[in-house]
Amino acid sequence: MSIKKNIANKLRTSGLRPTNQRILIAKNLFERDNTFHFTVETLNREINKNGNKKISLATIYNTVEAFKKAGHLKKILTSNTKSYYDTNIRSHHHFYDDETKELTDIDYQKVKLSKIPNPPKGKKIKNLEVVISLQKL
Amino acid sequence: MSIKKNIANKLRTSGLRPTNQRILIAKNLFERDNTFHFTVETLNREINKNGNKKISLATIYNTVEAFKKAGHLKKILTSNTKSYYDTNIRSHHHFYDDETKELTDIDYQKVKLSKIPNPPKGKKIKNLEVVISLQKL
DNA sequence: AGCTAGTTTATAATTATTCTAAAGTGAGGT
DNA sequence: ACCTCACTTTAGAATAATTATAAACTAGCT
Ligand SMILES: [Mn+2]
Ligand SMILES: [Mn+2]
Ligand SMILES: [Zn+2]
Ligand SMILES: [Zn+2]
Repeated sequence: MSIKKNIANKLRTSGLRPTNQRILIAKNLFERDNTFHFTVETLNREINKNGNKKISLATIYNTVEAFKKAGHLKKILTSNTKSYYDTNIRSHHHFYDDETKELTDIDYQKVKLSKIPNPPKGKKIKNLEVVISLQKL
Repeated sequence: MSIKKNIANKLRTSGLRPTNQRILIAKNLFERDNTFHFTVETLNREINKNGNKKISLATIYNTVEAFKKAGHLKKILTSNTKSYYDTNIRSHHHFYDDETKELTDIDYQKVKLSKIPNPPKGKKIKNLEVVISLQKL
């Protein structure tokens, strides 16, 4: 099965019509070797880089949100005022370099939590994230 | 020593002139029994609540930033696009309720990390935060 | 091919934050 | 107490990030 067909199916089974725009964005996001951490701004630059705009900014916003709702992207915690997303949707942890504003995944087995608190009553734990902020030595 | 004098000194020793505005904001932030988690919006509402505006929004922004730089406030990690601050400046962890957008402190001893990764070379760890997102049972 | 609900797009609107520059003020010197 | 001046406050403008609007487009069905 071709990559394009594959992506189209992934979209369809998520209730998303495989439009040209969504396929192009999905290719860019999900056909990578490594986890991709991005903002709408960086993704937009990436998608529309060879000078000529191909996909509108509004569609980038719409699509990222649609992919997130479908569970193909995760929103990441930062102390910034713009939203960061992650193609790695497993529960995992990050280094955050405040100078370069870059996020990097931490190998799952490199963090061990030996004790976590009980959630308040009426609530359950949806996700647990560790963010390690870095600074120059 | 009066509370006001006390606050004035705290500001002076941080290199901040104890202006009326800063003292009023500092009182509101630092004379609480419990940790206060807030955004500029909520703080502004709090400060200027009895109808008549007393302090301009720009000053709230300036002061929060000044207090953060002086180490009296901490910026908190969230997945929102507005900045959250914390009067608890010790390294500590949070529950985050995505429905109510509310943060609550987690008792320090309720989280135990038995293993944390080495920082990348040239960097050292500035801070480590655990955020536990909650959802309805 | 024709229909239609879902999608894209340019653009406007909204929200959060920062900037600007004029007016106001705390504090040290007289 | 009065002067002075650097620091601070303020209203409003500017910028940045995101969301809303509504007209044009299109995937997928008949
Ligand atoms: Mn954030
Ligand atoms: Mn913003
Ligand atoms: Zn990641
Ligand atoms: Zn806290």
